[in-house]
This record gives sequence, structure tokens and C-alpha cells, in this order.
Amino acid sequence: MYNIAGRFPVLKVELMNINHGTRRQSVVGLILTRLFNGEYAPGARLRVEHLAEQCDVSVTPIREALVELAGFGVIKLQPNRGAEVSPFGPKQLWEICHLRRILESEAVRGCVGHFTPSELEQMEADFARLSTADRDEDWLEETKLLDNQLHSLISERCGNKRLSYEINRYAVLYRTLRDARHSMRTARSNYSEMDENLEHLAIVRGIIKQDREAAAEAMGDHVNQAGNALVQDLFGKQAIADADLDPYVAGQVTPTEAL
Amino acid sequence: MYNIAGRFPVLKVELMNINHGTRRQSVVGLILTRLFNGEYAPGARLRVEHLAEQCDVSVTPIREALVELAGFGVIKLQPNRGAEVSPFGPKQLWEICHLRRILESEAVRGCVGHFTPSELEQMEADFARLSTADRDEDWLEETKLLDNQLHSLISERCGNKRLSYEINRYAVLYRTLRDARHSMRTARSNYSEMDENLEHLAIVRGIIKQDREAAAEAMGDHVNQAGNALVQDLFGKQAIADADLDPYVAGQVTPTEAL
DNA sequence: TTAAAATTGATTATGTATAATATTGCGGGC
DNA sequence: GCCCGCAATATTATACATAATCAATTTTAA
Repeated sequence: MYNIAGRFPVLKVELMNINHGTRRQSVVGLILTRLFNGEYAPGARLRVEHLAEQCDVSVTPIREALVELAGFGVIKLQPNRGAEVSPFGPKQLWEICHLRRILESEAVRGCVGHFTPSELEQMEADFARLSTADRDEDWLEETKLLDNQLHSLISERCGNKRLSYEINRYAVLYRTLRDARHSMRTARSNYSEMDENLEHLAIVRGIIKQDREAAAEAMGDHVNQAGNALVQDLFGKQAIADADLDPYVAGQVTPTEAL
Repeated sequence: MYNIAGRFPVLKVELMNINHGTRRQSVVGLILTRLFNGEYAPGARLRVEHLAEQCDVSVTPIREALVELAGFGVIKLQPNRGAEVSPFGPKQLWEICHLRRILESEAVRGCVGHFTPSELEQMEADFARLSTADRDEDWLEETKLLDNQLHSLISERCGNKRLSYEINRYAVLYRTLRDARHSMRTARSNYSEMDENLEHLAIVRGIIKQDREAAAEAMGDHVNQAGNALVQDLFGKQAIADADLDPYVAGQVTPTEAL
């Protein structure tokens, strides 16, 4: 088979050569990306035939994708009226982060006591080392790797498979958001503001001390920091003010005020 | 048109005469009910054509329903391999309750400060009255009504539409579970063990005192009590032991031990 | 005359049916 | 063990039937 990229508009190429049995997932990813990139106006109608044409697939996977997207709460599926995209702005992004904070904080509470001492020693040593190490490409790579490892380990060991499932469900949204950030020109590319390793260290030390609340609070701080970066990259500096958040939720944004 | 009910087997009648545009929802409800009633062995395969025949609908709504059910985490959708039902037992039921506790506790934290004094006075008076009133049919009716009102009001006012959305998503599971309970012969029908109104009163008083943690804890207790009743009705007295829960999660079952 | 209600027709969603294609899983042969 | 073919099933594509929505228009009623 020849790679005939270039013969079709960009939109179609995005979904070409996808494996059989994964069309729905691809369409979900595509629409999520577009949504998070602000390509849809709030309330816009998603017409099935239109999407099918754009994605170069038949309507069947499109309709299934819409059901899944409705499950994510990013579109509303009204009977006999089709799909309407829900608003997505700083406020909605903060709400996603809030949910993630709720879920992952509880997961870290649950995972206390589910690690071996050597696992904990290893993690503490790694994050301590990375938090003071010189910051270069390799450092960034290892930071990302250990970030993923820590979060998935906490989710796996939290003792509640459903909680773990919901965390992974939100990870789909979160990963798409991170990817969307890269396509924004405002995305920060320097390492100066990254204190991930310190935040992770606090989480691990909470687990080591068997102090559920300390670990949960550290996780909350960490998720907030990540959310903060995300909001600023996607919507700019004053996005937090624009979000017009509820005082309690907004308070959580800057944990010192909230607690 | 004639009503020709009776000409078809029971299973088909269940879904007959459903409105256009709501087939998927009906199928979701039917499969959830079956699952919670223990009609599917863990790991059982759900074949699309088979379900289509049973539900007397075509395969399209069936497949869409499976996508939605996969979103609920009650089945697993493997590419090219179809749907496999996830295990459902006391442990999984507790996990659902755990999630509900997480979500609704956070909602009640968020809703503090979003009620008018008169609303709060009214709610406190209602729950105080019902908690000491004679228990008859009317009492049960009003108790249920105010239960629904309180929970949906808290969800609406929590200040986070996504959190509200997730709570309502879980309410689908929860309502189906409550309905499934009625079909079990072990379901409790007396009013003696119902302290809902007292639990609700504690929640409302927490909100009145603007004490987020007190209100959240009261909500946690309340959801635990409801979960306890559900587990016992669906799986019997020693179901909690059978559930083989993680100590932290199990601890939450009996809040006094957990905190 | 004007406002409400019913009607019409275009558009789109939803559901059905069927066929084409791809994948899986199994069993037989090597 | 491995490979090949085959049946079962999932997935996708396509065409069509039905039903609902929406807007424009006509009709009806006050």
C-alpha cells in the first residue's frame, strides 16, 4: 500500500490507516482534540453525516463515538435532536481538574499500606534525586516517566477498581488536554516552573508516613498545580479570573486560601 | 394501532412501545437490571445479535447501549472481541457506593453558602419533623420525596457542573440498584431501620453551620448507611465479609473505625 | 387585525436491514 | 511446537424507512 498522504484534506488524513475495531476511539479522540482546541462554538450541533464525511468513516462509528463523548459530558445527546457541544472554557477545564483532584486524592488515601518498603524507598529516592538534579532533556524525560508511573501505581493500588477505572477515564480527557496544550503558542517550554518532583515527593512521603490526609492533600496540591499550568497555557494568564468560579472551587485553586 | 401485548415472550414485551429516540436508554436499563439481578455470569459474552433478538430491536441501538454500558464500567468492550460483563458482587457494589460517597461528599462541601436562610430553615424543619413523626405510608412517601429533593439540590448547587453531571451519572446505577432490590425476597420492608431523616438532618445542619467537613462527613455516613442496606438486601447479611474489601474502604463502611 | 394554532415541507436523527470486510478462535494437519 | 483454513462473530459500510424537529406558512379564532 502506498502512503497517499497529501491527496486528501488534512482533516481526513488524521483518521486514515486506523486499525479495524478502533474507529470509534479514533473519532472520540479527534472530536475531543477539536473541542479542547476551541474549534467548536458552545451549543454547536454535531451532524452525524457531516462528521462521517470529515473523518472518512461511515456514520456507524460516528454515532457510537457520540455516545461515548456524551458519557464524558463534553456533548449533550438529546433524543431526536442529536448532539450539541457543551461549553468548554477555563471554568469547564477547572471543573475537570476538580474531578481529577477528587478522584486521585481518594485513590492516594486508599493506596496507603499497599506498597512494599522497598518500593517506597525507591520512589522517594527517585523523586528526591530528580527534584534537585540539573534540568535537561533527560531529566524531563525521566520526570514524565516517573510521573506516569506514580499516578498509575497509585490508581492500581487504591483498593477500589471502580475508582481506578474512573481515574483512567478522566486520564483520557487529561491526556488530550495536555496534547492540545502543545499546539498552543503560549505553551510554556522551559523547566523553571516545574516542581512536579517535589510535589510527588510530598505525596510519597505522605504514603510512607501512612498519613492519608497528608498524602491526599499533597496529591490535591499537585493536581492543582498541573491544572493551573494547563489553564494558563490553554487560556492565558487571566483565565482564572475569567473562569468565574465558585468561591469554594476557586479557593481550592490556591490551596493556601482554601484550607 | 392495537396493543398486541401478550403475543410475544416476556423479554420482548419489556422493550415494546418505547418511544422513538430512546431505544438505547431502554436497552441500557434492561441490561443494567439484568446485571444487578445476577443474570449474567462474570466474564459472560454479550453477543450483539443475541441481544437484538431478545430486545426486539436492531443491532444499532444495541451497540450504542454497549458503548454506554462500557462507560459505566459494568462491561468491558474489547476491540474486535465484543463485550464481556465485568464481575458484579458485594465488592463491586461497595465500590459503587464508595464512588457515590466521594462525589456527593464533595458536592456537599461545595454547596455550602449556596442556599438562602429560608431554604435551610425549611429543610431543617422538614427533616426534624419527619425524623420523629409516626411512620406510615405517607411518611415513607414524604421521606423519599425529600430525599430526592435534598440530593438533587445539593448536586445542583455544588458549584461544579461536571461534579453534578457525574453524580447524576451514578444516580442511574443507583436507581437501578434500588429497583433491583425490590425484586429480591430479602428486601426489608419495615421502617424500623430507616434513619434517613436523621442523617439528612445532620447534613443540613452541617450546611447551616457552614462547616464543610461536618456536612461532608454526615453525607458520607448517609451514603454508607444507604449502601449498607443495599448490600444486605442484594447479597445477604454476611455480604460485607464476603466482599473482601480493602481495609481502608472497609473501614469506611463502619465510619467509627475509619476515622 | 392580530395572535394563536395547525399545516406543510425540508432537514436531520433514529432505526432497520443487509452485505462486505476484518478479526478471532479453534481444530486439523504438518 | 507451528501454520493454514474455516466458522463464528465483530465491525464497518451502505441504503433505506420511519419519525421527530424546526421554520415558514396558512388557517383559525378572539
